[in-house]
Amino acid sequence: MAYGRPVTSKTQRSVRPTQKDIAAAAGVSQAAVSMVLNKADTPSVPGPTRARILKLAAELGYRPNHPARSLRSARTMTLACVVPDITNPFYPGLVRGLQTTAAPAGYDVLIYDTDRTQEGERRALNWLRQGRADGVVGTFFHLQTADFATLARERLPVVLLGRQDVSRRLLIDHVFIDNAAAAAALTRLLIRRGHRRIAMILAEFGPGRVRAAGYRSVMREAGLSTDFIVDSTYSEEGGARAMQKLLSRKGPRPTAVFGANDMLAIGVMLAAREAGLAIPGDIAVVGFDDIPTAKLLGLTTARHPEFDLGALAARTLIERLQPGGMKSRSRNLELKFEIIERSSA
Amino acid sequence: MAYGRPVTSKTQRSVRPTQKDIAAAAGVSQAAVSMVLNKADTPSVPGPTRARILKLAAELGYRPNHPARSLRSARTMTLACVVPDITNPFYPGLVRGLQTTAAPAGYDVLIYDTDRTQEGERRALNWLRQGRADGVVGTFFHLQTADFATLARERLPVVLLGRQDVSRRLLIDHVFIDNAAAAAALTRLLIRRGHRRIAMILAEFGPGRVRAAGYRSVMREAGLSTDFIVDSTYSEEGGARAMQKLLSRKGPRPTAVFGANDMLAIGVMLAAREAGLAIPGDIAVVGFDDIPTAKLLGLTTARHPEFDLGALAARTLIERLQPGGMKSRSRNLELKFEIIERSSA
DNA sequence: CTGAAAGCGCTTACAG
DNA sequence: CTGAAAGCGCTTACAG
Repeated sequence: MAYGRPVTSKTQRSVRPTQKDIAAAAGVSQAAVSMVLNKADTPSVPGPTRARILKLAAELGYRPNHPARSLRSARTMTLACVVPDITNPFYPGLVRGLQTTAAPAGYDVLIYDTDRTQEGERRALNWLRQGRADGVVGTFFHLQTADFATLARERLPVVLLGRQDVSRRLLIDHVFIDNAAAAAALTRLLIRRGHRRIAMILAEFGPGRVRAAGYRSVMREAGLSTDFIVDSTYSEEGGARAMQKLLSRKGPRPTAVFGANDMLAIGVMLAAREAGLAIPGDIAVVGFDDIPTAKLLGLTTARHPEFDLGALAARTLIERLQPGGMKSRSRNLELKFEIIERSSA
Repeated sequence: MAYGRPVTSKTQRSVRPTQKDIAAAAGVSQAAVSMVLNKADTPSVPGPTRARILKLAAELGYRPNHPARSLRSARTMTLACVVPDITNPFYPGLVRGLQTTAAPAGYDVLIYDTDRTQEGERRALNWLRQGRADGVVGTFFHLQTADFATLARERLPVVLLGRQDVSRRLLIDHVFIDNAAAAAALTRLLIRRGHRRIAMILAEFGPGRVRAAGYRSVMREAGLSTDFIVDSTYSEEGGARAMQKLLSRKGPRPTAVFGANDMLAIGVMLAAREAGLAIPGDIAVVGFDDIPTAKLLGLTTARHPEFDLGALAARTLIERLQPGGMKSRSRNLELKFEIIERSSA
């Protein structure tokens, strides 16, 4: 079964069959093989020849070489998804939404994890400029919309998650929920339940900032003073640490804690439980996102529709990748959140 | 700042600078640019020229085109990770382990989700043959080691997770824990606690099979009869459904349930709770994997070291990708599990 | 209509 | 040593 491809002496070349192999076996040009394999209809290739090519391709187990195809066509048929931390269940859900929409359109999804660091986000940016993906949807804690100017100038469709872009100067779409409004609603819920000393746990960067704004405005409106514990990371451990710190403070203990995301809030619940506090009796807890674990633990939270967010982002990218898709102006697409009341508050 | 690249008329070419652009600006050949950009030392290029090239590359914001580089060098610097379901927290943990080891070696990790279906796994196989990755680590529920013969023949390093390969006929490495022994240990723990009617919930395919074997052997040894509920999927919903089915059966109810993984066991816990049963008072529950949620819910389970599994798989692949790395025989690498006793049993 | 040539952006083997 | 040519595997614009 040697189809004339010379065994290259030094370099260990792939043993995969190429169009050239099929062409040699079928006695046609390599270009003809490409045509037959890619087009549903090939008037230039006689029926029997077409059949022979397809048969040989199947027999040899031909698979197109992806890098070659990408180089030539300048399309990778891949969408990149940049996430801060894939072990936060919110992001696998987002990825699912992306994939579910991307797959039928022929796009694969590639995940890039920034580890929540600025350094990681900068690396992602450079990585995206290597032509590995046709578009990107990402959540960035440190980079601003303006940091994507180069990508936008290079005509790479970008969808940023989690925030609105008022300036709309760059051709970058945004998909988000109203984080401030959701945080305000959660804060109001706590106040309605009679809480007056409500602390908020968040990290310096990331989605906590805008959620903190919602909390702050409602607290002020109600004449209550805000209480931020900021030096945390968006993880269970971070939430538990912040809670321990809060509990060891002098003065009256807060009666409610707002975790800027569910991971933090779950850490808070664990630390509270370990300190022998009843939830919500001794201390109420609310979170943000509604990851699967929130339901299991009875955590009151705001439903952040990760699957729909992913699906909408994918649809947006795929539209941008259609001919002329980059001509319309940048879009701000808002999805609805929902307050989920459970037993923790 | 036009560096002589002709504006291609029809095709919308990328606006990213190429080595050709740098070469034109620096007055050297494109090959010289490649040398300077890739080698730490270039005796063939005079120092000042080298400096000029590097400066121009930085100024123009040059980033190598990944498809072009992959095509030419036949290396993608990417490892693929094939998972059944990224929303099962076990897999993000695995991915983290992979990335943590792969990144310092210069490899990216690409995730492919098979959705637990045979069809999805077959697609993954074809996808892997497109030269997108230099190696793959995967968990497959339907495909057998023999199904990877083509990949192995094409010299793509493969690490399969979750099972041993006794035949070792193909050059495919395996990384796993002793699933049967861990399941046996969990079953023994339940028997030691006085349980006699122990049911096991699992799905037809996937890791449940070999875990069921461990459960079966211990039950037989103890003179107890096995009780399998098999028509499930490895998800919370699947576990809850199976539990509802079990509870609606006639005859004496089991006093303990063994979920073939934590997702199933958590579903069982939820359904039990909803049916008003106390855990472990009315019914004991054990799982398998020790995902983060298991700790939160107090689920007794077997620790499946997903991070270490990923790290070891990555190390194995990277070794295989070294010169001569494909010469040694296939390996069976076993990691240790651990029984984690919590409140659910 | 039909087919073979050009060329995507790189790396590397190989002439001067 | 020094530099320009060949060529990776494809797609597509463009001659006959």
